[in-house]
Amino acid sequence: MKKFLEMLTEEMQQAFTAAGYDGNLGKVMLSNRPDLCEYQCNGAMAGAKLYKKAPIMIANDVAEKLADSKVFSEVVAVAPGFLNLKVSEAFLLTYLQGMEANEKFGLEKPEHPKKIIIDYGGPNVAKPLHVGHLRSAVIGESVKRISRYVGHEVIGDVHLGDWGLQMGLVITGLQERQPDLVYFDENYTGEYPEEAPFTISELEEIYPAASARSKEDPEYKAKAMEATFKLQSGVRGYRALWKHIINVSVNDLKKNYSKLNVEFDLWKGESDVHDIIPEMVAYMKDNGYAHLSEGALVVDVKEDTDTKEIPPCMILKSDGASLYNTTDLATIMERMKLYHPDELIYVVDKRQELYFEQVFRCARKTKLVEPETELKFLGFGTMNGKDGKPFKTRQGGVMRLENLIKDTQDEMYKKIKEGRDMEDAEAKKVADVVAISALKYGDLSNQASKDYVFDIDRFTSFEGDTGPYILYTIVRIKSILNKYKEQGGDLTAVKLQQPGNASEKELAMELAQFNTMIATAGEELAPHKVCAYIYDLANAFNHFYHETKILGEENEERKQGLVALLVLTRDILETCIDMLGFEAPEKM
RNA sequence: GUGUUCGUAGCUCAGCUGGAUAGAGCAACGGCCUUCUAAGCCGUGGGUCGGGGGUUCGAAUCCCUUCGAGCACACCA
Repeated sequence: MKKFLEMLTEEMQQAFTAAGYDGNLGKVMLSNRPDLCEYQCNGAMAGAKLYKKAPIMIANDVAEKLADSKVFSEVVAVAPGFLNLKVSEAFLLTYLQGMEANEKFGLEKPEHPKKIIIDYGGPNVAKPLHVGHLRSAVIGESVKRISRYVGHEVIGDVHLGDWGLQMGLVITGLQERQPDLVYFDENYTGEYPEEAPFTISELEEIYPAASARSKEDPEYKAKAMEATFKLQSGVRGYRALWKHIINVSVNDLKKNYSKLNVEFDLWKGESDVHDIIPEMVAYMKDNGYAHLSEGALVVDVKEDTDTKEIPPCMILKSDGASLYNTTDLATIMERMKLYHPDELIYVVDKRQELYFEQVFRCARKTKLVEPETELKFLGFGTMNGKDGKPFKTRQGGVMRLENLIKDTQDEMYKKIKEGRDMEDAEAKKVADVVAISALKYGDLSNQASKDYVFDIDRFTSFEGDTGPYILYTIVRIKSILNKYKEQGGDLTAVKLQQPGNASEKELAMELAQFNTMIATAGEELAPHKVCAYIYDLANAFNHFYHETKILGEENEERKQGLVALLVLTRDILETCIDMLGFEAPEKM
């Protein structure tokens, strides 16, 4: 099914052609003067110069051709040359019926569905998630869901930081606390226990302590480096311990991500590519891509068109050790080999943009990817506190993600208890669901690339452009539909009718926008466009709701038409919030 | 220093591939519940779109310049 605006545009283009003008001038868009018209076309003004003719004359010619249009019920040419349009209600009804009848509301499948790997998350093993991980998870998850909905095959990878010195530090810290563990006994040849000798909270204590100490105590640091080396060279006990660390961490990470409805298809990490690094480095050397510069192995990635100095991409440090670039490039190599993706998307802090530019260029130059493979950097801004500076706890430390979620849930619980008579257990359950919407909507409704201010009071408000307001609207619709069923109505039997009043038509037109919106959001990787849309849609619904009696409507056919409109509105709203990664309760 | 992003109402943000009178929300003020969830709806006030120049019939949007803020600039990730 074509998009609504496309159909309007086609009708307009035919009129331009019929009137003897270039059809391409007939682009129809939403009106920016809703008091004057529903849609508009400004092509006559663009054509004025081309045809050396007053724009109003062109507009008049075109309007004439649309006098008996089945698509537009009103076409008015206005000075200096606007074409003000109203859509025919019969046509609108036909379109909505098409949406209702088709899968995904008639959204067309992409011509060339892509296989996309999206890299978001990036947590480190043995370290708790903190607020810095929120945006990557929330935005990445939404982009993944939107791209899937649009019709692409999408693989989400958490890409763990599970290798390197940090692991050596944990192991050293652990050895200090429990020196008698079998893992440290080099003569031990038996099976290692299945149970990890530590809990997640111990792990979270060990790492920062060890990390701090290594900065002051060179001897300690040397020990950690040795442990890192032993781990990387495959010492049995160290490997077994490392596996425990990963398992304990990953279980905890999964628990926390699932609170945010964030799921990954792959739990790969830096360690997965460790073994292929030598091969990759050799490849880069043998093909003449890499050369030595100040002792380090680098690949030049400068281009003539650059407006600034772009440093070479470093593959190996001057001491021969690998670094972040190395694993990222090796990961690209591995992903190409295992999955052959058409596109790789990195959802990362925008401060890493230059770095990724280097990596992408290097991957292209060294032909790790095919020329047509798309490499996209989706950089996000910082979450700030009300003071406009990066968000901190009251004590000035980094806030754990867990606590941020907990605080939001507590706040929401308080609000629900204030405003509603609900039992504690149910209020708690509802609060948890609504809090996630508050948190995610608050984040996603901003453009990803911009910094934003985290304001718990604003985000958890039921008023205005917030997650809870959206959910409230959905719950309201559900409530009416439930009542309709209680009264013996059958939701599967209702049929849409032509809109009977202005607010109903506006709601219908908003619904018709769905396909255009979702296609744009998908192309631009822009969840905030989904937010803006459902906010408009929720407003259109609430306006309609106040003007229209639904269950009290006496004409049975019309009543069913209204119910059918509600069903479609609910379905589209729920589809959208699912793409944003949250859900609506039954009551609130 | 170089590059880059940004500057829109008191606050938080949309709008930016050029179109008519620049939009929301919050906050302020005023209305609307014996009727489907009033956590809602309707209305009022609030703006040199940082400043200046240019392109254009037409600029918040494109170009230049200037002021201000953030960020990044090879052996960290």
